[in-house]
Amino acid sequence: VVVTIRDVAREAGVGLGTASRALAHEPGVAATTRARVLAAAERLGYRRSPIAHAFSRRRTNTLEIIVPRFTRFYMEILRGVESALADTDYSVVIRTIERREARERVLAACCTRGRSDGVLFISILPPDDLVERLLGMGLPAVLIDGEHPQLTSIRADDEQAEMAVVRHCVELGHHQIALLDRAEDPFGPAVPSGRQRGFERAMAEAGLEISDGYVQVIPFGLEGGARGFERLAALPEPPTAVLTGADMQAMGVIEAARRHGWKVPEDLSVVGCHDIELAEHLGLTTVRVPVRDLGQLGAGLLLAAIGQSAAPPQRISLPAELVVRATCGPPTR
Amino acid sequence: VVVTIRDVAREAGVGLGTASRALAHEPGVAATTRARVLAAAERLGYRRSPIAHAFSRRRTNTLEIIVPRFTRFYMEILRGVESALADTDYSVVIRTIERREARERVLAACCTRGRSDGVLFISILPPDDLVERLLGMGLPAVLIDGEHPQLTSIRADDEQAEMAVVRHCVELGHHQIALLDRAEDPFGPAVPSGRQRGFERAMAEAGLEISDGYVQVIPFGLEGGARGFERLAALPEPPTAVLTGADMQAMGVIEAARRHGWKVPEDLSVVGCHDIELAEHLGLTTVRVPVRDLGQLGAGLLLAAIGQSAAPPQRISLPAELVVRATCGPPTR
DNA sequence: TTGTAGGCGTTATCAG
DNA sequence: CTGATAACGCCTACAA
Repeated sequence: VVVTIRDVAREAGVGLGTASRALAHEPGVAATTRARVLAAAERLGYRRSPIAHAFSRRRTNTLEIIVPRFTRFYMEILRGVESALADTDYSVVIRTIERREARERVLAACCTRGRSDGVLFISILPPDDLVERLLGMGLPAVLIDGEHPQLTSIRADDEQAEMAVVRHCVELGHHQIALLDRAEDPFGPAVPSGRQRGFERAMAEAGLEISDGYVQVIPFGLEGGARGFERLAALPEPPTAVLTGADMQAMGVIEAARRHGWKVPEDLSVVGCHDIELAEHLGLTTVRVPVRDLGQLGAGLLLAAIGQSAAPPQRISLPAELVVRATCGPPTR
Repeated sequence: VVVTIRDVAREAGVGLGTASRALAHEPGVAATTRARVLAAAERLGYRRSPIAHAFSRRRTNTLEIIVPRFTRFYMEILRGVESALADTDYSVVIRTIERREARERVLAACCTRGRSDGVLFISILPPDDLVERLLGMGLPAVLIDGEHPQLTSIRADDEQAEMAVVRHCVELGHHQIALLDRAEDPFGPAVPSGRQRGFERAMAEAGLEISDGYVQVIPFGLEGGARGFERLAALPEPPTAVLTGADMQAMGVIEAARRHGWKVPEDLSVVGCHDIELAEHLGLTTVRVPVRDLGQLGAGLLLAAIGQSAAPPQRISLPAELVVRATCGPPTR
């Protein structure tokens, strides 16, 4: 029922090897022979078996991509990945880690030899033993929106960007500035983000102190933002400006603020992060992160690493810039 | 360098077949023997090769999913798919069709035997010859948000939902109602959507006529909505209510309307579709589509179809309901 | 330039 | 219950 390369070879009246070479467009086959093989394949409706191919070549032509969950932010990264892969014959299998319990299992599963030719971790920090195993079996991996000493990582320069944001707020006259950050890796260890470092540095430079409860890590998304706002609003001295780790968080803050009768930006200045499509339409002051480039570059680096045996890990950081729109203004308190 | 099942067998002092059976947790292996094999595998750090496994079993444990592009809507479907797959060991390779030219190529590639065990088309209508090939080689496929006579398809009941929307608008007093629809399959043939049919039926029932230019197909997203609004606004008699094919389109319409100085809902009522997370926060009147269920059910059906040889195609339609919020009101013109 | 003989790691078959 | 042995479909040396 299935047409194999053997059938094609017989039909074309050539040997197995010749058929294989002809079909693979390899050099070293006479033009007429090749034409004969191709014609035979066409006639028989031959299609080579991808698994057999992968099995034999010991290469799957597949990239494994691990993201925390399907959100707008990761979609944009995936688009970048895809554009990098557009002219290759690589496929992507995408895994998400929706539940914390699944983290171990998913991560372990993806690092089996033969599953894929390379792994792309997005906003996921692989534990050290995993990295060890990856390195041990020579499976290339790159980190997007994360960092690991032994893996080439690529991320936005959150630290610089956040410093620019703080400076902007200070120039507007704010003294009470809070940061509602998102977790670097929602399912991993709580490491301080670049945003947090930038925030602290810039606040120190401005001679401002960070009040208790002004730095919090909240979940991605509208809901997280809303909860963050409520915690901030309940403080004895609520901030006059709030920086966030994602545009959707910022929007959640704004929504919740409005529900509580606060006006934005009069009563509260809000800054997002990433500059998703919606941000422009809603006039959100935010940080423009080249999200798509993150994905494209990351995939490109991974592809490159698959070629060589052992490239030294690189650390790439893409500039992010402040985009001033309408959700920030001078404080009125 | 790689530990094969052969090594395990030798280490455990058993035959190849026994080792295979023990590792696969198949019955018919003495408990002590199994323990010995498992221990040997553990000791050697054996991990079975997924490709070799797939090659031998002629089953990849992989589902191929084809979506037009990465957007919020498709992400939500993907989440549903994922939840259906959570307790299986199925992986998902996702393909998008960003460019129209790629359509043919991508679709052809996904329908090779051995690539996957089943295909899930989302908002993509496979051409007849493709369906023929799929059926011919016994590769199960199901359609989400689409319909094909020979494939089991699952979709929201857009027609009923849109009729409810029209009735709602009519009750509010609207006579000039327009529909900015989205394409069923952005890269495929232009078939009239269920929305369009429901729109026409309900308008006829209400004794209203549909003016020239009141039904348009516009791209997904904010930009499409904005352009749609502009075309509608340029009409000699612009509508007082606009129904759309997606929430993001509706938001695009609202943004553009505001830019032109129209107030929503006073000057223009707007209805979205899907009820994405944002819709609630922005007070958008919309149609709630069980998007996640679409994905979950679709994946479940596909999984079921993989078991049997040839199940008859089913046609499932999930109810969608009107959600009244703040972007619809009585007309003031 | 072409044909042939292994080998990739598993599972399946069929005697013992 | 166990152990050889034969596929699975393709690629790749190596020999002709």
